[in-house]
Amino acid sequence: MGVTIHDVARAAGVSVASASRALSGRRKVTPEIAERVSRAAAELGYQPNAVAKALRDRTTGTIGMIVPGIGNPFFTTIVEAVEHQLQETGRDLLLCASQYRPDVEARRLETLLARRVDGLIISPCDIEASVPAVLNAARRVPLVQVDRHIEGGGADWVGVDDDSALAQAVEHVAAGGARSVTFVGSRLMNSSARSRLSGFERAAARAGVNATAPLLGEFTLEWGIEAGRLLLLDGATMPDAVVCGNDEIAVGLVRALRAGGVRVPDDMSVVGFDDVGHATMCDPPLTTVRQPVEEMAAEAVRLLGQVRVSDPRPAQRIAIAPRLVVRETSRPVAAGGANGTEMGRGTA
Amino acid sequence: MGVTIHDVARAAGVSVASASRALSGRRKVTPEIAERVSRAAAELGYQPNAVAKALRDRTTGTIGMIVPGIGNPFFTTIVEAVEHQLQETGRDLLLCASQYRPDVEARRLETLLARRVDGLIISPCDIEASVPAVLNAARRVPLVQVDRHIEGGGADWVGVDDDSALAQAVEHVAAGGARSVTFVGSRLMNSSARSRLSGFERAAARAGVNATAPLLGEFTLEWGIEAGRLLLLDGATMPDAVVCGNDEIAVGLVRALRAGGVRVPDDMSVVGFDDVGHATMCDPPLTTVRQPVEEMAAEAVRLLGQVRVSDPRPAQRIAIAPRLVVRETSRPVAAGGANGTEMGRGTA
DNA sequence: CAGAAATTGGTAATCGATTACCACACTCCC
DNA sequence: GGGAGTGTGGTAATCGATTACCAATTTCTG
Repeated sequence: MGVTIHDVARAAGVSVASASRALSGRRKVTPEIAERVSRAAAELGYQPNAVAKALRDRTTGTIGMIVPGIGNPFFTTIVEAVEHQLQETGRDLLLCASQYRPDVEARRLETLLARRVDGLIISPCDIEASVPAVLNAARRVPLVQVDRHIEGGGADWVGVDDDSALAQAVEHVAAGGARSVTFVGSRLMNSSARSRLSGFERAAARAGVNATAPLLGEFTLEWGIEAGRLLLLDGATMPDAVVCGNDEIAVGLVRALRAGGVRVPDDMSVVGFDDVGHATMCDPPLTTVRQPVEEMAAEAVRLLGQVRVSDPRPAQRIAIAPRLVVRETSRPVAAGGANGTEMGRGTA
Repeated sequence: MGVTIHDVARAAGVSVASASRALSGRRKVTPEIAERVSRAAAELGYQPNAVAKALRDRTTGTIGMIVPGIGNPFFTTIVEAVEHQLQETGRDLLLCASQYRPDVEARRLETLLARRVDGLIISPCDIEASVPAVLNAARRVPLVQVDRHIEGGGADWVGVDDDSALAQAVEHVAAGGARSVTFVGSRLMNSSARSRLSGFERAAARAGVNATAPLLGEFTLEWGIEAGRLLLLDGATMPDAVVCGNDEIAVGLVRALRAGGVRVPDDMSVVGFDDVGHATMCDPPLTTVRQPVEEMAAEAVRLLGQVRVSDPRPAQRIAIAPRLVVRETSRPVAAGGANGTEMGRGTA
């Protein structure tokens, strides 16, 4: 079916070596031969077989990527950004979803390694269960974690600076006058869930606000609605503000609160996390912390290029500071007075 | 770096042929040899090189997929569904985004062909400009179009039955009492935009409602907002209902209308299209036509398996009937009386 | 003009897994 | 016991592009 370089060489009346050299330009050939070869290649519609090239070069020009799920807009945004970065260097993306299951994740890692990808970008679904598969893969090929990571720091990581993120969110609602704040996030099975909660707790202490007991469930709209109902149940302990682990939770929470008669942001401020897609779709538009997705993707691809499996160096951890995007689900700073911020900072 | 089958054979004290046969089980070997080989493979951590296998077998076990953009939740939902289907048969997905540009699309097709994918699933970004690249690719490898397609029917296609979809949407709002209906969609550069508009016009005629001039822009939230403003501008000709080309447009439209004082659904019914993600996020939840995404993906993968490049057969076109999901942006049928529906049907 | 130096073309090995083909050993039956 | 038949192992070719190595030719220098 396919036209090979042998066909081109025969048509041009030269050897395969000359044909290869003429086409790749890696070594000089006489203009005469270059001309004949490129004409023959064009006429036959020759297209080099990337599989053969990969076998010979021991390089596929392909990067494998594994994310927990493509349904989650945050991950698709990262995938898109990574795809975009790889384009720049003419590489392709082999995409897999682990479906949030460590066993699926391990299997997908194996097939990507079998396909001899040149590198791996992964957001491990479980902070503990993903450890062996990820470390094993990292020993065989350059590997960078994005967003989520495994415990123990055995592999490079690029993500958002959760401490800075939560500090911005908490300081913002404190500046709007909030005295008590609740965190609504996910159960602590992945690194993001953990570091966002601890970032929240540190930020609350620093800002001098009262951090009420966190509500932990899933990173979903449904859990946001559920959490909203839980808050409504005992109105006595209702906080002045809620900071959420991601935007989907925040959107669900806002809807449940409004349905329950709580005015957002007048009665309660709500802050999300991610700022991909959902935030602007929401009504009112969501105040949220924007993940620096493009920067994370660029950094991950850059790191991949630096990793040398042969000489292990200390694992890098790159935390990029995010930016708070103030929209309409949080009380304006003016309302609570700039004084609140100063106080918050003062007690840190 | 890698352990080859030669290493395994040597360690087991047999020939590469025996090692290969023992591991693949394609031909009998004595239990003794089978045992020695599998033990050696396990000890060395042997993992077959998929690149070499692909070269020899002339089969990569990889399907290439090209969609206009991964940012659009509709496409990611399809990608996810296709990935899921391929899993079943142990194949992997090589994913590309054309960024809605025919030139990028053509380049990506070339690289996927060079990588010798076993098949292609594509949603061509432009009904005209995508034609040559798609037809050329279809000549070389099994190819199925999903959702969008090129004009002229030169390649298989799986998608939603836009006629049925628009009929359901129009009949629903007519049953709710609407007498005049407007279609807000995208400019006619892709097949979905075209067939949804024409489906709308046919359905309106059949239902006996007055189809006012359509508004055509982009498949985006922004265009939905813009279209809402346009409708508000001359309130005199305000329709009773609007049917949208996708959910993003619908969400934007609803927001603009409500901001302009129009009550949805009391003053105007709004129906979306797709029902992926956005619809339930919206407030109020969107009445919309649900794309049969899983079925489309399953059908596309099934078709891929049937295509034989060697003997061309007439291109298949599979249109799957969607289902209208009634939520809260459309007036309930009871309000307008079931009579409306009967009248609509009667005039068809 | 002889001989060294610089180009450039061709042959064949290489990457790793699979398998066609051959060879050998063993069983079975007349 | 010899010939047919069956089962199993090994050798080497194959997939297609690249390139190390060698050979041949041209160019340059004294």
